[in-house]
Amino acid sequence: MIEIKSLPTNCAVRPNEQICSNCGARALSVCGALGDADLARLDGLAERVSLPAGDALTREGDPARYLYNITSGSVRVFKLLADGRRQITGFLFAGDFLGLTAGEAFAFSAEAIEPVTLCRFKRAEYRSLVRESPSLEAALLDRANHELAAAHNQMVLLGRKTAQERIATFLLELPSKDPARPGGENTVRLPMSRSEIADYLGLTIETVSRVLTRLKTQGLLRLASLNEIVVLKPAALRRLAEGDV
Amino acid sequence: MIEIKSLPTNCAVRPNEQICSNCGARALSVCGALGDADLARLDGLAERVSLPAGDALTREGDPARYLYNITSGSVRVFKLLADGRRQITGFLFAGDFLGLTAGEAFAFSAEAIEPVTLCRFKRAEYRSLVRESPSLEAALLDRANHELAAAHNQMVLLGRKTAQERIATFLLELPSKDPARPGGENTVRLPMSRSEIADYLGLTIETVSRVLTRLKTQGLLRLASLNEIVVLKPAALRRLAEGDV
DNA sequence: CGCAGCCTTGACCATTATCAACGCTGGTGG
DNA sequence: CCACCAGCGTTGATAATGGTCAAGGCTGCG
Repeated sequence: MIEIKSLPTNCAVRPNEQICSNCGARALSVCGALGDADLARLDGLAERVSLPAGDALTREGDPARYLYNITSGSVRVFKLLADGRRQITGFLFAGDFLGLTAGEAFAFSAEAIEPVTLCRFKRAEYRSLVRESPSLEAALLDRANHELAAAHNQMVLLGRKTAQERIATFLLELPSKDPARPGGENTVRLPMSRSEIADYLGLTIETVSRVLTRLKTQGLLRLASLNEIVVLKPAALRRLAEGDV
Repeated sequence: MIEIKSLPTNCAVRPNEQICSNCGARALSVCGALGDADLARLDGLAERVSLPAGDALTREGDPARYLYNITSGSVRVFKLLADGRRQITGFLFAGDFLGLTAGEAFAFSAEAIEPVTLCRFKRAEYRSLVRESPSLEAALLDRANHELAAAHNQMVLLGRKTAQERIATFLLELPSKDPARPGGENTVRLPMSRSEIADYLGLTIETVSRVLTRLKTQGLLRLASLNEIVVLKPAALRRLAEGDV
């Protein structure tokens, strides 16, 4: 049974934002003006799943049988080199999709960071629905293009920014991706460990820790707890992030 | 007037590969099984343009009036930080598209590396054609997903690979993107300067130069000229690229 | 032939990684 | 209820990869 409702008040609220309580189709309803008929049909294919922290959604090289739509929690998406070096290519939160880019096999692994709830679609079924629904396809294209733009920004970060600029950028952008917001306007929730932040930013855990300490010492932020940071001077942090000297 | 023909013999030939001599619509005909009707209509919107080396196709922030389809030559796509640091997010060659990811404004700059010929489409016209042609839209989605996968690989390179691994990866992948092939199987054409290679790989020109010299000294490759490299030991290079210790 | 631009090579330096020790924190079991 | 332990995070000392600065060489063009 499909049911569209507003996001709970502790979530990011953006214009026209709706979430399907069953399959978390926020992404589609946002960017595609998806009709009720499409939403209902999509909903019919969905299968709800819960995963504990640490469990894998996909593994690099596995046949891509399912696509996923995250309903709650957070997920790390990454690729590994032969010797175990890891690059986290993105974090996913409620409303995000996983698997759209996959061909026959996944080119990446994905694991739950926190306990996660999601909707699972058989890839073949999903694809045939997409093929019949132009508005859905347009929405997916739009979404892919946004992800591509984000990927290009991440290349700038990884290729040309200093450690401090990477951390500043990360702290400023994370909240806009994660609809689960803690207390205040400038509070950043960090569901991921230091090691995951490091592997996302192309750094080591020690460097992440040191830079956070330095930013704290400079009065730009406060470490409310290990997993919660309060940005005290957003403007200054933004200047750091962009390398405005 | 539309005319579909095989790629010239000095180009990469892949299964089913065709190129529209007027608009270079290789990409679309390859991945989308685009019908003649769509191709013809696409062709009707195209406007041929030639650019000398160094000229800009787009600038970051400019309104996105046109989309481009490269017919010959090569293009650098990049983003800049405030202080001038540059990250090249990709090189484009014959058959590649530019501007699909753009919203109202370009989020990147693009400049000709060599003299370039291209087809230009008014973005609004192109979009309305896409909206009416499901097969075209599907082809674009497919293409966007491939680019996204490539972007993730580049994140691994930028975030976690050593200078030597980056160069090795670059030399192995470049020929598969560039249909203009020089002499032999293992010859890599480098239309771009050392500075552009550096900005693509997140390195400096000195490091690029030193690593190439080292690989030459180790007998893995030969610098036929400044812009042409012969890979002597592809297998060894591949091992380096993947960090197989 | 000479100049400009790019590339290479060398010497030195700095940022970040590595290695190591310590501390905090949350959970468990005595 | 407290103590201990495991795991993660922080801090410090040292090392190394790659960057910076500088000089010299090659190449193509006027």
